[in-house]
Amino acid sequence: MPKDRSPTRIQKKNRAAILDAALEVFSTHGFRGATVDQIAGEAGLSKPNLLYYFPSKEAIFTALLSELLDTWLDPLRELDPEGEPLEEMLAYVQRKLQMSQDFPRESRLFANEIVQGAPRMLEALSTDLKQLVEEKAAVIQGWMDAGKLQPSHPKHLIFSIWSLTQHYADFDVQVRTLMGEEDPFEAAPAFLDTFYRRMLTPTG
Amino acid sequence: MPKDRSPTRIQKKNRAAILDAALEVFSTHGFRGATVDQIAGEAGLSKPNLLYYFPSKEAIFTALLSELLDTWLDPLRELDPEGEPLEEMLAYVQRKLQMSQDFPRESRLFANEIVQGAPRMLEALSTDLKQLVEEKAAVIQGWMDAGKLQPSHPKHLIFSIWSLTQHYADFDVQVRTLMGEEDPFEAAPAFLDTFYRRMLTPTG
DNA sequence: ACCGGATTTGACCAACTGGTCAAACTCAAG
DNA sequence: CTTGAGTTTGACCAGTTGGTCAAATCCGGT
Repeated sequence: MPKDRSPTRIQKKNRAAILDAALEVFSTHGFRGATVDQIAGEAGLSKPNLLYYFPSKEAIFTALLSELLDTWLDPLRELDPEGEPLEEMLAYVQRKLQMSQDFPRESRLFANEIVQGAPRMLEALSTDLKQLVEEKAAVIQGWMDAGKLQPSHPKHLIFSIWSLTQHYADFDVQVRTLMGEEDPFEAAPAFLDTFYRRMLTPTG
Repeated sequence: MPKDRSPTRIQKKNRAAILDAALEVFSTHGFRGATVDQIAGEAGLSKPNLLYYFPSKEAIFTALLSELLDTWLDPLRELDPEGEPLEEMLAYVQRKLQMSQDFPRESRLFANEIVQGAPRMLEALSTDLKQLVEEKAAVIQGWMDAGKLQPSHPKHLIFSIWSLTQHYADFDVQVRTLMGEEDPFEAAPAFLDTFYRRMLTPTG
C-alpha cells in the first residue's frame, strides 16, 4: 500500500481501472461468483498488483458500492418539493429509466446484491436510503393530500417506479429475447409516461 | 446411480429434499455462489450421497429450473382469451402477485439467473417462454384493437406486470427495510389493482 | 546519473471446490 | 436369515480460490 499522500497518476488510473473492471465482473456474477483473477484480468493487472491497491476482494466490492450508491439515488434526490407534482413525478420516472439505459451494470450490481439478501448493503439501505425514501414519500403524500396527485400508497408508488425502470436493465436478456429486433428502450419512455400519467392525474 | 426402475420411496424422499434444499441455496447465492456441500447439508445428506442422486451441481440446477418454469408460467397461461378483458388482466396481476408472496424463492432463483445473463436458461426463454408471450401478447393486442382495453404496448405491459409483482419477492429485503413494520403484501394487491384498472380501462 | 519510494511480479500457500471410489451399511423380498 | 440391489460414507484428488511475500522493476525529483 502507498503512503496516504495524494494519489499518484498511476494510482488514479489503476484504481479507476480496477473499479470499472470490478463493476463489470461483480454485476454479471455477483460477489461470490466473481473472482479476483477475473477482475484483475479485466483491469489489465496481475492479481498481486490488484491486491496492492485494494486489500481484499471484499474491499473492492464495498468501495464500489459506496461510490455508486450516491449516483444511483440522485434521480430521487432531485425530486423537487417545490415543483409541479405531476410533472415532477413523470420527470423522475424518465430520469430513472435513463439511468437504467445508461448504467445497466450498476443496476445489475445492486440487483444481484439485494436479491441475495443485501448482506453487504443492509446498513446503507437502512440508513441513507431509508432516510431519503421517508423524506420523499412524505413529499409525495403531501402532494396527494393537496389533491395534486391521485391518492395511493407513496412507498409502493416509489417501489413501482424502481421496479418498472430497473427491470429493463436487470432483466435485459429476457426483455431482449422476447422483443426480438425491437429495442426495448424505444417504446419504454412513452409507455411509462402514459402509465404514470393515468395513475397519478387526480380525478375530479 | 440406481437402475432406471420406478423410484424407491427413499429415492423420492431424497430427491425431493435435495431439490428443496437446492432451491433454498441457489435462490440466495446464485449458481456459482452455491456449493454442493451447502445443498447437501441443507438436505440432511453427505456430499457423496447427494451426488449419488444427481450426477453434478449443474444437473441439480437444471432439474430444478425445468421443474419450476412450468409452474412459474401458469398464471400467464391461465389468461383466458374468451374472458372479460379487463377482469382477465386484473386477475392475472393478482395471480402473479400471489405467486411472489407464496413462492419468493422461486422468484429469486429466476431473478438471479436472468440478472446474470441467464446462461443456463436462454434456451427455455427463447422457446417456451417466447412462444407463450407471443401468444398472449396477441390476445391482449386483440382486446386493445377491439376497444376493450386502453391501447398500449402489449409486451411492455406484460413486462410491467412481471416487474411490479416479482419486485416484492426479489427485492424483499429492501422493501421490508424501507416499509418497517408494515407488511408489503397488505397494500400491494389494492395498489396494483388500482394501478392497472386506471391503465387499462378504455377511455371514451 | 542517482536515489528512494512507488509499482509490479513470480512463486507460493492454505482453504475450499466439485467430483470420484471402493468399502461398508441398509433394507425389502424370497 | 439370506441375498443382492439400493444406499451411505470416509478418504481422497485435482483444480481453483483469496491472499502473502520477497525480490525485481519503474519512475519522478534532485
